[in-house]
Amino acid sequence: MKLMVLDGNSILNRAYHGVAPLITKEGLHTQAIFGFLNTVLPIENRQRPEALCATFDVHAPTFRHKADAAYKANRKPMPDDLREQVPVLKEVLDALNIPRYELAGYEADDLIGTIARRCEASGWECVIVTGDRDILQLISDRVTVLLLSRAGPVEMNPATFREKYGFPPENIVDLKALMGDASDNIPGVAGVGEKTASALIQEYQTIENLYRRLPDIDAKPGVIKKLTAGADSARHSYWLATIKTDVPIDFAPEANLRREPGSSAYALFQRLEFHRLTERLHLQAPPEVVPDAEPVAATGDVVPLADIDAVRAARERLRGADVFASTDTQLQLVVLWQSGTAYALDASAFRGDFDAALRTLFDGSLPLVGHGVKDTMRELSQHGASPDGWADDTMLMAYLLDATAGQYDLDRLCRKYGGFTIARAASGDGEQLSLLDAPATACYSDLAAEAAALERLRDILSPKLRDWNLTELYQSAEMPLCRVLADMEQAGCTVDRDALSAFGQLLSDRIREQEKEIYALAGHEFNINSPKQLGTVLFDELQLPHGKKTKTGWSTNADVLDNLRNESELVAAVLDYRQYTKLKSTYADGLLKAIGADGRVRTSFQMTVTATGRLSSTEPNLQNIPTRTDLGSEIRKMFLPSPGNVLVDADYSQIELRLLAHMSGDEAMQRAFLDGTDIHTATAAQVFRVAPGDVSPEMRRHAKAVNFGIVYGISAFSLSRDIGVSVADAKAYMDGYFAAFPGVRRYMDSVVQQARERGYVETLFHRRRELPELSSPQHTRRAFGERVALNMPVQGTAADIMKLAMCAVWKRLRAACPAAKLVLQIHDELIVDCPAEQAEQVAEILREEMEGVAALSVPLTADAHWGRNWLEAKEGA
DNA sequence: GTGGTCACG
DNA sequence: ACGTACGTGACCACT
Repeated sequence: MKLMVLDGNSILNRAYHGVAPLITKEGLHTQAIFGFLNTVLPIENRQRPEALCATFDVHAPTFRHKADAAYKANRKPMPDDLREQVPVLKEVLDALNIPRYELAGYEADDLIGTIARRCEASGWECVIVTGDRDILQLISDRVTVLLLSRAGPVEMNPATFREKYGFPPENIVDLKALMGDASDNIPGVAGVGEKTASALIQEYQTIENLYRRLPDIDAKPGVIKKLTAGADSARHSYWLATIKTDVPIDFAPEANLRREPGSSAYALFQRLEFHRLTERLHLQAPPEVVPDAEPVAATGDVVPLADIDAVRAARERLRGADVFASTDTQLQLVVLWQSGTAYALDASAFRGDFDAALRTLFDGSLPLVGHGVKDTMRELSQHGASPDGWADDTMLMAYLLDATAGQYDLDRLCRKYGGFTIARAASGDGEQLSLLDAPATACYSDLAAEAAALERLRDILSPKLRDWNLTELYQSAEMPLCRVLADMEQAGCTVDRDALSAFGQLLSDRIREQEKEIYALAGHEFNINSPKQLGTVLFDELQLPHGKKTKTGWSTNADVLDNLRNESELVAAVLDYRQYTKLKSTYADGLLKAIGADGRVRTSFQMTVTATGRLSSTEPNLQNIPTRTDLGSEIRKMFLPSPGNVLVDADYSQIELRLLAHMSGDEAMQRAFLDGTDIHTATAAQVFRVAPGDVSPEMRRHAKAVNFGIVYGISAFSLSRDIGVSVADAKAYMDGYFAAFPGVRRYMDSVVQQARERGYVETLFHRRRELPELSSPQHTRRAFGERVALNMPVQGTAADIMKLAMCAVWKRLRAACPAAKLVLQIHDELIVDCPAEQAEQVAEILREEMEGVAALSVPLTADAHWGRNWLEAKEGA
């Protein structure tokens, strides 16, 4: 019987230095673990030991491995990216069912010595895998060492050892007692090196024998003198160099018999991205059984609603308690579920006016619970039914509980939060039954099962919201906002098709001109839109100096190109070309494609996308319509009110900085806002220590960049790059800023500290963002987490406030100006389409409601204007 | 599908 | 010694 023992730290250390750096997507360094397995597995495969185990030093503060020359010389501490792999390697060994031995106060050498002697005593063979030559002293008839070297593992047994060293293995201790070992603090005999020591041991075997015969030994007088002087040191060194074989561990070779990898191995290897090893070890994903993932099916009756009388009866029966609603996408099939009974309204089976049935069932009187309520509301409205009455939306609940989850489909949430699955008959196994084969009743039961799952999920999520103080935000902002957004999406915004088309033509002409010029300057045609080809032209052919690199080549972004503007006409032409093609493809062409038959563009507002609580806008994105250049602003002229109407535009003034002033409690910053001074000018006055009247435009510009930087979680490097000053100057600006606004610095420090302690940050309204990045081993990721910690509470609170304001505005307009319709939201800006004669009143409503939604320690102000298109409305006509 | 670029707040 | 501002979405090229 044979046991193989792995010298964990030694093998890991060799592997770390022998393999090119490897890092997983999530930022875990893995090369040492990868190298470890690639060292050990082939050996294990050749040796086929019956038993296998590994040893480790316990938390040595510095790496004290003796064999590696580099470490011997100067004992560097273990690099961070190696240190972090040690616990993961142990996880790997555990997953592979390879026992580990480690004991505080003992080096791995001593554990290995003990294990080797215990094997001998039990009649086992022992094979030690290590890169550490000190271990060679353990070699015996039953103990061999596989010594790792560059050329591969070399087997050392008594015969091979003697051949190489000329004395038996146990005398290696005597050798060391004479020559010493700097890396292990073994002094040896001063003045005796490897050569002399080796010759002496070959002749006299042991130091005891040597010293017994000392005066008469065959050596130079100088050596004898040194040996005499170093006798005590030699004996002490002997003791130091001797590996202990009596460490108090509980060890029996039989306890280490080879076992199959455990069930966790597959997932761990996937995480480490060891795909080939996964195959070589035949690791399998454990069967997809979540212990408590019992399927939820609807129990009870399915009542088909075949005519309008049945619908009326159902509505009355459902009154009073929550109704869980599950629908298909087009609202052609609706199932309402309540305490064991499912009512199914099916367009294809209904006798009579289906929309009338929908209007009857959805009359706004039932307390409804759904998943993705905003979309359902819009569909209901389109069918003429009432979008009112919705009390809960499990999708929004889940978003508030984990804004970075990314996916909020019902099945996933049931599994994640409830450990159950939805039992579907028709499509449960992903099998697509033909429409003809699938009986309508099967679909009913699927939707009924979804509705039943909805109830369970809601009852799980609801208390979680309460635990995290999110109920208020959920009920007063997120839920009511569904209704507001459904209306906005349905309303859409008119876009001037002809003007947009003409603008597209103009751009086409300009693009053609730019192309011609660029090709002429380059001397040949190429795809200007390809960063790769453009890079070749600019940096290879024209030999322009390149700036930043990207993963695939040299960057050609606007930042880089701007710095090269004066180097070549081609660069300026490319920048113009880029502007024109962007406007043409994304805005002119993109928007034209989105204009409906009625001349309106309808975006979708996503409520569960951003990590901060903002909305996002898709298909088309109406939250990034150009405004920063004159040419881009042309697009805004094409966003029009309905006939006879105007667009009223209201935006918050500096909401994020006002929130920073409020949340940080910084008195100087609050005073600036209370005085009503321009905040960037006030900041410049403070930072540059001049009177507000003496602030130059450049000072204001720089101060503005500092203000933005502060909100984003600034670094001097990025600030300097943004405003084009030296890092030292940027640093000075920041120091000036923090000196002027000490409360801001205190706030920033405390936010980050609290985030580290709690693992999340939150807004004034308790919207939360989890921050696992803060405990990342990667500095870059951690720094990112810190910036997020600084930014999210501010950006997120602004988002909360805007959502509350939208609900308030919507309600107020509905009562006071029902002809006025909210049409767009762009984070800190709202746009209303209303009759021209109501413009002033609507502007006032917007301003009041937006300003009145939160009481801060500084004024929250909004400005409103109106005009005959978006551009005019923004500035005031 | 990923990466580069650029439009917005 | 590191790498560099927060949050989005669309379009294009390229694998």
